[in-house]
Amino acid sequence: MGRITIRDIARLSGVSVTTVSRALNDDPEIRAETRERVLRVCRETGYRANLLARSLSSSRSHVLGVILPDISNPFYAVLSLHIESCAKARGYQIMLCRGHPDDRNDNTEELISYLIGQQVDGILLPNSSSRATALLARYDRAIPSVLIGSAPPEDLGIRVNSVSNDNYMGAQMAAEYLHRLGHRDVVYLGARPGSYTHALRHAGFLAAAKRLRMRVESIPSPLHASTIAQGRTMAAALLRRPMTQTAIFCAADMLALGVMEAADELGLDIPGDFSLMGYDNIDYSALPKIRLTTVAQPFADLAREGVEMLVAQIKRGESGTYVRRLITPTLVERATCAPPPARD
Amino acid sequence: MGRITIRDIARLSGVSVTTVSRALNDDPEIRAETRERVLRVCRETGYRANLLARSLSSSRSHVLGVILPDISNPFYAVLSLHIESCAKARGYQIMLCRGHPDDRNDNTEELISYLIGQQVDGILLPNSSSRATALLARYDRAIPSVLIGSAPPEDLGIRVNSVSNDNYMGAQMAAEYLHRLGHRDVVYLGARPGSYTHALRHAGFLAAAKRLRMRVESIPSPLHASTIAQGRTMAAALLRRPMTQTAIFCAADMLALGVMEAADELGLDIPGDFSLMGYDNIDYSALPKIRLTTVAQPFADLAREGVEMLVAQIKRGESGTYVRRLITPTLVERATCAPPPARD
DNA sequence: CTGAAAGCGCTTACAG
DNA sequence: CTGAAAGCGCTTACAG
Repeated sequence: MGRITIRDIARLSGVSVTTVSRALNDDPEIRAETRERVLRVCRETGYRANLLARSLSSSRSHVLGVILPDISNPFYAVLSLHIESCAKARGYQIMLCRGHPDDRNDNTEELISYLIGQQVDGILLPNSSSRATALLARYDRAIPSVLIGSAPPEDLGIRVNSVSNDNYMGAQMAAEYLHRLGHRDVVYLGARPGSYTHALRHAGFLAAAKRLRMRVESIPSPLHASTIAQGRTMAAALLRRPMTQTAIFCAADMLALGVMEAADELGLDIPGDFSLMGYDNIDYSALPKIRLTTVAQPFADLAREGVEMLVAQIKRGESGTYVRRLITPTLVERATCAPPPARD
Repeated sequence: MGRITIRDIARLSGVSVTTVSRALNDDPEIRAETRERVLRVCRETGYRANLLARSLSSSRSHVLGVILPDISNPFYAVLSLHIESCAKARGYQIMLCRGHPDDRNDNTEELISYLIGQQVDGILLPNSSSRATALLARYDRAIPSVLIGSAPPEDLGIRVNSVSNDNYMGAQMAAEYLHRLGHRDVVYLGARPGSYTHALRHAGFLAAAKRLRMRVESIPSPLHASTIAQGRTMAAALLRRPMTQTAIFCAADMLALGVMEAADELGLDIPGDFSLMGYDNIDYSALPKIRLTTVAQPFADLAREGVEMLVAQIKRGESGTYVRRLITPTLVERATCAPPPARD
């Protein structure tokens, strides 16, 4: 191409490349007229700095890596767009990677390594698995990072920064809400193995239920991702036999949507035959007809705080201190919960 | 940090940096034993190449830029994840940017410029606006690019590569389908100004309707993005007055969801009171209770073909030829269409 | 098969 | 306020 470089600009405006660089970077140590002249030449020639070269020599790339664990959950897609917005506002660009959530070929480590090689200034990891969390702690010295949407239990002392909604509290709120409606016998559907988020939700729900003297049957998920199909399968098995419970709490909205599907197929009415509740408040849940009652994750807040935390860490350099930020969740009442049906 | 570099590896393994570079890049011009020795040292030291430096000197970054126009439409979120997968499979990484769809502060050009500065090897643009399309044509010499999900009308002779579903045909299929069900008087809701995609859909629908002697009232959208809220607003106005039509075709699924919401609020039944049809087949549309009949955009195909087209163009260098790939759409029958209600 | 040297396009002490 | 020079960490002809 013969792309135009800083050297060309220097020649054209009769100064050194050093001066051009200063003009381009708003360096105060330059005479205003000189700056103007240089910038005019840049404009006239359509000069565009090579950001790679800039990053290489300044050892700051102003790009943030994001590793998404799952393609099917809209949770992550939307979160990544929020992250992009916030990063942009702080002067950073996003490099988006997709990891495999499944156990065997987990490529998270490979991606972290790639991003470091790509010289990103920091990594944002929306992932609640204990393995991903441990990984981040292990790469802590190599690159600033923030876990987003999940926080490892405090007493584990894992050295990572995190911002998440308070899953323990949110699940308690859910149990209390169902209790208030009159439910005393409920099922907790789809706790995922190896996920801190799910462990906290489950524990919070059980603790509140115990305190309120509710009975809860827990049906864990065998998978490491929450999908509609999985919810449908689990619900089909559950609903086929006579159910003693009057409400189903799902560990994730996606599962609840699967439960809805199964209920539809069996001709069951929600909340007429049983109440249904989810967790996350993904976009789907607010849709007409769906109107799922759920506990909301504050996506925009998670993204914003995650980015801010990461940027602060980048600017400050190594520090050895970690922040674990918890955001209070909100219960979103919609149309899938009601008092339990009268039993005959 | 004192990050370890290729020079350290050279010293440690007793060869030159040239040789290390060869070992790292699978250059055949190196003795097998030498390569092994070097690679072993790399492994032992945990060496990780600086990809920025590599890109700078080889003038190939192996990253693709993607500029998303809209945050609220899940269409784009999902598409971007598909793009990421396909790119990865071809050895490319994604840099994700978000543009503003609104007219006044359109930042698409700024983002294209940024991405070029970032030395991406190519740009993927999921955007159907005529302005964005013209922009891509203008930057054609500066960077390989592909328009995705939209194709400018052929006779305009715009010099861009594109892969899209055949919007003209898809809309015809929709009109024919409604005709087959018995509808003769329908509304076309939400054609967007300045969008090639919408222009083609509208033209296709009208052409088929004319051929089939159907009456159609067109209610265009004033906005440049299709949102649920917008659909709801338009439908509320439409449904409040007695409607002569028996079906509503929406130019985008998001609008159809808004129509559903408005219908719900007014106590109208779909398809009992009127039939409803969308276009896109976003994830929302397949949900239980929603089950929107629509024309499907093949997201995975669009992403795959878009990436392949772009990579081919990158490998081949400048060529001056453009490809305009059209994918045949599919009609997805679900639960929102039925024969028109008997009139009294 | 291997290496010395130039170069990718910037930034950044350092000297003036 | 300005510039010459070294350097960021690689790749790539070119010579041997």
